[in-house]
Amino acid sequence: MPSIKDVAKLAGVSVSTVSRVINESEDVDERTRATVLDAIKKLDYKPSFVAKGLRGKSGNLIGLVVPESMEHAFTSIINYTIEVAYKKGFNVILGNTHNDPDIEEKFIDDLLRRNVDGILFSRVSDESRVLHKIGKTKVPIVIIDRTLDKEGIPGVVLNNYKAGSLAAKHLCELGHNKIACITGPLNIALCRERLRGFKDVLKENNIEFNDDCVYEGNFKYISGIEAVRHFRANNFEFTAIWAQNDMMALGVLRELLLKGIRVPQDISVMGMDDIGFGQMMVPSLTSIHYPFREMCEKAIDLLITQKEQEEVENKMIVLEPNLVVRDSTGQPFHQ
Amino acid sequence: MPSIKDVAKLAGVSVSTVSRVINESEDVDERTRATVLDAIKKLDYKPSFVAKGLRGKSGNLIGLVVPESMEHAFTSIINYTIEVAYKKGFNVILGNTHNDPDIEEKFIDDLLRRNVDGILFSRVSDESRVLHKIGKTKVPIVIIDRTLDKEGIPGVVLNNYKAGSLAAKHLCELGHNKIACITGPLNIALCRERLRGFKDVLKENNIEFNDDCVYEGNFKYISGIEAVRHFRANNFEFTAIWAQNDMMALGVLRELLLKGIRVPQDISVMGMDDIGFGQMMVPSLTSIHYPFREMCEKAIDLLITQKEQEEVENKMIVLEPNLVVRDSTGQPFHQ
DNA sequence: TTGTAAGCGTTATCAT
DNA sequence: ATGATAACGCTTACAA
Repeated sequence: MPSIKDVAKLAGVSVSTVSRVINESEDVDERTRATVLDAIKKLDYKPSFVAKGLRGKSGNLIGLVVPESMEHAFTSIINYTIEVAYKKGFNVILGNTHNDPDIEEKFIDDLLRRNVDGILFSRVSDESRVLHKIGKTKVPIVIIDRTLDKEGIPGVVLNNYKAGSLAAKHLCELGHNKIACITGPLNIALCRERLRGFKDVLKENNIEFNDDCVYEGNFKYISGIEAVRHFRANNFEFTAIWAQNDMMALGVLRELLLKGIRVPQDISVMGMDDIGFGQMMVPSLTSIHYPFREMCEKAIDLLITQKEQEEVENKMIVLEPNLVVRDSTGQPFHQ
Repeated sequence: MPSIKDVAKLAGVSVSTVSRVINESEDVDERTRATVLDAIKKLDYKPSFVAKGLRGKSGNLIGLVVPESMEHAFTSIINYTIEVAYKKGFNVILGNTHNDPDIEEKFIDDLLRRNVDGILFSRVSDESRVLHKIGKTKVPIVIIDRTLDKEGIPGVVLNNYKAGSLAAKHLCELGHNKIACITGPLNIALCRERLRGFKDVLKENNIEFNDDCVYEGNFKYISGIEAVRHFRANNFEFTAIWAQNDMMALGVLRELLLKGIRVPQDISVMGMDDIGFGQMMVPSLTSIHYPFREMCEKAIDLLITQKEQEEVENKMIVLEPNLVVRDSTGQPFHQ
């Protein structure tokens, strides 16, 4: 790879002049600029991001930290992030913490050691202990998806309370009154929020909903299956069930179908996230749409803003979910 | 972030001594080493990857280039790559070329400008024109998944001919003789290979299989749906169908089920890749297992070997696929 | 308008 | 065993 020196030599100017041309400075003679550009083209010169990053300037690099990457929601976040980042001229270093706080900490260290321009951060759980570490540096951070209210850190999150409410509202409007729910891990704040929204609306509609109606899953497919078995083992009969993500809803769907239970005629099933696979099922899955793309766009914007304005007012952007009705929900049979 | 200078100052030694301690050089007094380690701990000092990278040494960074990232096969590759890379002490910059050769070229440039230790590369199609560019540098490259035989570049690929053969063999053994196939884009070599293997085995079994039995898809879900419609519009009746990836097979499955066609009683459906979702369908999807994790492990090993041994003999590792029988295939009804 | 030189955080060479 | 110093490729005062 040719360096700025090679260009300078070939163009017969100093390196600073080349630097000026690269950085589109005004103070450079048109003819020298032409000569330099010519040399750049001849050598196919591309400035080193490494040197740029070392000098203190931006290295056009951001880090994305996710707690797992096989879960489809995070797959979406990863994809949109690299797409949006690319358009804004940034490369992305991706790290999967596998829900392990130690890996999380080590990976954040890696990012800091790379002098990244910012970090998009989706924490493992409420117990994450890396924020203060980042706080001590100048590196901007934006929390995505998983947050804690009390921390004054910029972020982009979903209105999870609303998500729960929408789910409950939909099922109530269809006429269900025996309703089950599968949550994600309850040490993650957003799961508690979703459940709160869900409960509140059921209460408004005078529908009985106690702890027996709730199964705490882990956001994975298998949780959906286990939940159905759990409820059946406990003789809890329901006509509708909401899972706090689509993966678990898919598990529910399969388990019910294999048991010969019809969806939605016997039981209505709904999920949340609106991952692509939901539409591919038979029946297709009713869900709550999570605007992942918008989240990534806003998050990167927030990152750039922070970088530029030294100190940004602690902004928390809240996105709104919305209901997507498909084939897996319907009126209860006996009504 | 503290620098090596800060450590040197606090420990009362020179930067070179600190460097020696960091790099576990033998030639350093035990007491000074202790002092330095103490200072490092006090300051929570972590060496900058950027400076290391600049100096010419490895920056512990590799690039991963995929042609698309929503396709589940690449999701697997991404996940396994970052996982394996992490374990070996590397960070990964991820780029999605969106099947666009221009983006591909620009992204490779980005990686070279970052002085990466190596590039894992899955090309857009046979037309990719970036290999010579990388070839001119010292940066090791390993091709994954998509290759061209003629190029003497190290890589890890699947035995795609075998994959096609296995699929055909399975359907033949079940007794099918009216068989359809949905391929990926035929300007990608591996699709042609898969088709060749498929055809050869059918021929061995004296099963008629001409161009009317083939539909060229694009690896996406929608292709599966379109293929079914295409075959039905052309009055081509078949009792079994193989799609060259699971996503298209899922499309086939849904379209058939919605039309009231039973799987596998009326038509057997099989895919390839063995993505997780295949097991979640009702019926679960028979597929050809693609050892993605092994591919990523081998690829990273190959990258590291190249980096160390200056010039590696051009090695092409070929992985073997295997059949996974599930519920979506069975004997033809009229037999 | 252009060039010189210092500095970013390392490692490597050469002295001591 | 340790310390100065040059070098990696770039940006940026400061000088000319």
